[in-house]
Amino acid sequence: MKMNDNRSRLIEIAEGSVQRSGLKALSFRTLADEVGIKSSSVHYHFPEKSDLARTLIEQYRDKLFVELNGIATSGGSLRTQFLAFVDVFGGTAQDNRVCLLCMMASEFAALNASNQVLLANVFTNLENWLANLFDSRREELATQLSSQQMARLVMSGLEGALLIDRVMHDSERLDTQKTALLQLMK
Amino acid sequence: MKMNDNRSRLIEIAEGSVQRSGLKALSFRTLADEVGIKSSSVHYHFPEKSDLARTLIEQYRDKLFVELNGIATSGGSLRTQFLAFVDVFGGTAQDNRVCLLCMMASEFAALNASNQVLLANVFTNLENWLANLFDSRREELATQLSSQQMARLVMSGLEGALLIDRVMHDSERLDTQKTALLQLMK
DNA sequence: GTCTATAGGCTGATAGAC
DNA sequence: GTCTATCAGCCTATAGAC
Repeated sequence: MKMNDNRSRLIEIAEGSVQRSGLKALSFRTLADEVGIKSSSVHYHFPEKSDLARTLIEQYRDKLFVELNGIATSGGSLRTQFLAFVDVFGGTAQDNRVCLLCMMASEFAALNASNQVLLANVFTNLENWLANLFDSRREELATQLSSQQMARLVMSGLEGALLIDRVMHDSERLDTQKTALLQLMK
Repeated sequence: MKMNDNRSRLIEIAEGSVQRSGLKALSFRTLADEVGIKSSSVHYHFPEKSDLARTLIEQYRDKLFVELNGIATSGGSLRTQFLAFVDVFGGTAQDNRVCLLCMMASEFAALNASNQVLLANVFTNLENWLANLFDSRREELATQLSSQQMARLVMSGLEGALLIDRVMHDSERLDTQKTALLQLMK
């Protein structure tokens, strides 16, 4: 398993670039330059830009769920697992990055049909993970909201918070979302 | 006052385009075509693209605050004014649009320094409007959160909800944010 | 897998006529 | 204010050599 081959490096660099500036702002040339190859070689790995987009979404999803499965397996209280979930998202949003899914969502109109469906499915998967967490520990919930409502509340709150916090050069909104949502848990 | 002059039409069409696809995806040529003039004429009104971006943010801000000032003036309960605030934001997000500020935030890295500051100031203004509302009716708040925390919670929750709801082709997250936030008010 | 070379199109921006 | 004409640069994508 070669972790440092060019394909992996392309994905890694493209991921950071999309999280900072979006897919539209990323060119095959710039991407190639940063890896030290030519743009035509990038097309060998990703024939069209939509192929790169699909790969980025899939890999981001897979990386997230590796961590989320770890959280679910190790158990812990609802509050503990919720905070771990928040850390997974906040962790991908350092250095002027926001969540890759959020950037893709903002460029939704430019995605082809299959990538639009893929992106929607990832959001569904994440909300389902959260809903399952809230369901399995309903006795630790201190709210009338359903597990699914809680899941949607968390996802939308986190994505919006990361987006605005980057503009404001602080983390006040992410901190506030954490505080507010914790008050819905025992 | 000419409401239909080309400058106004350019702004109106550009606003919708940015809310759907972002600033980067909007070209002077496409914009000119939709108004029925040439791209060089667009440059007469907005010498550089950053001038267009600044105008769009300022006009969007001004339109929002016309409505928000109306809400504040007519008074009403906290819940009433909060729901009116949500409607102002939700109202700008029909037909595959999201909030223009949210799109600008997602393209933050591509904005020049002064537009970055302008955008941050608009978010601050909106949070301050909300914080003032919560302050002036603190007795109707049913939470330990401060007025400023409530303001940040609302803004980030709404922006994230609109963004993800567009991907999911529903309005579940906006509805859930409304429901959840209302439970923090008497 | 990577390269050179290139096609064909779009982009922001400008000069100068009217 | 709008036009024609144009520029230099960037973009995605492909053909074909190695």
